[in-house]
Amino acid sequence: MTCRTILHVDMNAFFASVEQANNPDLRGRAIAVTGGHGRTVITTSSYEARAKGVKTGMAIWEGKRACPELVIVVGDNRKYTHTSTRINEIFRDYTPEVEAFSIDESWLDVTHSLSIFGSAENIAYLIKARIKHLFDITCSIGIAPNKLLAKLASDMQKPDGLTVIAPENVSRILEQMPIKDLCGIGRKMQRHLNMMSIYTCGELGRCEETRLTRKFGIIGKRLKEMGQGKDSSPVVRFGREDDVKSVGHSMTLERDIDDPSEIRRFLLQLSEMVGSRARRYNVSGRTVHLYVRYADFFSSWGKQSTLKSYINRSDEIYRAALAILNTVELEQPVRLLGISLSNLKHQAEQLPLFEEERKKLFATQAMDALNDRFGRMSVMFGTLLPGKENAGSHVIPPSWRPDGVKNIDVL
DNA sequence: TCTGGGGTCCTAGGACCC
DNA sequence: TCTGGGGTCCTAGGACCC
Repeated sequence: MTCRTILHVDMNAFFASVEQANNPDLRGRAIAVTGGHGRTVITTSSYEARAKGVKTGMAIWEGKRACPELVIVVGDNRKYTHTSTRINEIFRDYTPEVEAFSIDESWLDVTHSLSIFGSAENIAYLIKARIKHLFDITCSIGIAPNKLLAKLASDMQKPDGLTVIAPENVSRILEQMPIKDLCGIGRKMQRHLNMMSIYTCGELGRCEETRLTRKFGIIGKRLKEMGQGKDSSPVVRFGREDDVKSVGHSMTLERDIDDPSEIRRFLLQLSEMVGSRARRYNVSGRTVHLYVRYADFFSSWGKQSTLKSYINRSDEIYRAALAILNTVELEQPVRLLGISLSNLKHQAEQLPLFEEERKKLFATQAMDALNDRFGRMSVMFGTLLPGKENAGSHVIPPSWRPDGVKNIDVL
């Protein structure tokens, strides 16, 4: 592959920055953005809060313990998705090759834009200036010959950073870089590598490939390349992503429950969330996965079942999930329930052969149409009607994308 | 006094078929 | 009757990312 120039743009403390930009009272203060309901966690905190030890994933009380003056802000997902979409539109003024990694991170392949805009640094300055001007928030940008290094570079200066890793500097920069800084090496992998006396990228890149493949299998080759700063994966632009592999939702309940009828009602609600999203994107699946986490938080199980035919109607998903649940004796009250649909295929429009199936399809379409107009869960199966549904997801999923099937309706 | 929610990829082992 | 190898499909679970 010829030499590429890749930008990685990482919005700084994205949700918190958006909140501070929209509310002058919050500027300069330690704030934490959370989901709405009782058992929520901090999804993002401002740099002022981070300085006091507030971290993503903390419960609210933990955040307050670390930083008593912490201001809790319930996240407004519409604001973030809207801002993210507009920011990604800005990126596309500089190259069509834009890949959104998450709601607040994107890669840009600007290899073929350099002659127009002068240099990658220039593009980065333009992007930073426009985002600052339009949204009053900052970002850190990394420039490098590939995605792995661009992401590494954007992490090196925060907030409001601009870091260039030029090809000739790669080995010097990686020599002392801790392996955990590489995207793809998590806690467990770090521990395994440390046990092999590998601590830095330099050491990883020099390690015998056979030593790595013996221990990690097929990943071994990739690990050595990562240590050397090699990465040939392309920037995959909007609309050219691989088809989605699964569609799922889960929810931590307001309180632990063990009443079977209550559990069934939440399963029905989840089935509707999964089914409506699958239908909206015209996919159906053959495998239904049920996930249960017990009250003690640590014990959980997941079971899947593969059906003979592809489904995406909520009642079919519900029936499959219930069948799985019925094979299990619950050991504790339930804290979290999750359902996902996988083994997906994109569905051609096709009317079912039998009258009964056609009626169900039309009923589902009518219900989806009403819910699209009046908001999710306006219309539901009778079992859910007493209005006891959980608050549902108030936390924006990082899998959210500005376009396509992953544009989850989080509102 | 607790610990969210959305994904992807990989491996291992068993069933089954040729 | 016993032995086998390769391939596919399925389930379960773990690691990783944001």
